[in-house]
Amino acid sequence: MKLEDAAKTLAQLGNPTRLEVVRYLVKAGPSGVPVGSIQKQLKIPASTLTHHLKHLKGVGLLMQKREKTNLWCSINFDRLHEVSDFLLEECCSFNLRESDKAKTERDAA
Amino acid sequence: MKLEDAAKTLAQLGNPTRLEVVRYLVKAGPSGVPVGSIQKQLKIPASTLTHHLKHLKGVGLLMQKREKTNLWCSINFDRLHEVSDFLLEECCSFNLRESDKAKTERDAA
DNA sequence: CTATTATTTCGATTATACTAGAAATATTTA
DNA sequence: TAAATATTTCTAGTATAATCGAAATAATAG
Repeated sequence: MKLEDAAKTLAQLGNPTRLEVVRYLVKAGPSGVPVGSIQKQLKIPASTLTHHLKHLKGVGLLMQKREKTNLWCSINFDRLHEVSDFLLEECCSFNLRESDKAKTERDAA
Repeated sequence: MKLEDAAKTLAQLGNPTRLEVVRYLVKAGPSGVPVGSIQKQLKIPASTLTHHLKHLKGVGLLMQKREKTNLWCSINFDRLHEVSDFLLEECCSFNLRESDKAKTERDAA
């Protein structure tokens, strides 16, 4: 993942409203949730939600598919992993937490 | 990690200049690098760099300690892990990538 | 075709962030 | 103390983003 893309994606995740939506969709799983359900559950005005969904889609974090009148939204988990991985790229032993160091030793054994 | 804090931290990581700094510091490891070295290596104007470092420090991603005239900067790796973890919180099997599913099966065995 | 439900577009307000030059401050060395 | 190096503060222009109500558009059901 290129730095520019990672930055753009992280910036989108950096808005509390959007992060809430993302968290909600992560919990919802791959089947996703209709726009309207997000709106009601998280109590986000419809126009505001559409605005944010467009942003999330723009960086590839959100997938949508229409079914009847509902637009189902789901997280692109691979994309989420990519950006999470970017943060810890170039990982060497020095940037492991204590808990992970223990794990690394187990793995090595 | 609370959503609000995660969002603030992600927002800081979402600026390309700051993300470049973070990446540079991750590579540098726990000993860190003086402000001036970052400035020269990444060719960021001093005042701009100070501005961004303040932001990174503000969300706990950056640690600094003075030594003679140099201010050494290093990444708070734990903090970085925290925010990276937040993104994949509430993880269930459905949000694993194929590569990780294989690993999970190994771990279970 | 009409009504109903779902979602988006428009438009306007308000706030916040990025950038960097110039000047100021701090710290060390001669 | 003076000079050199390192970093920060000040200031200001410019740009981008968040928010949401009202109206518009889509899609289906009756």
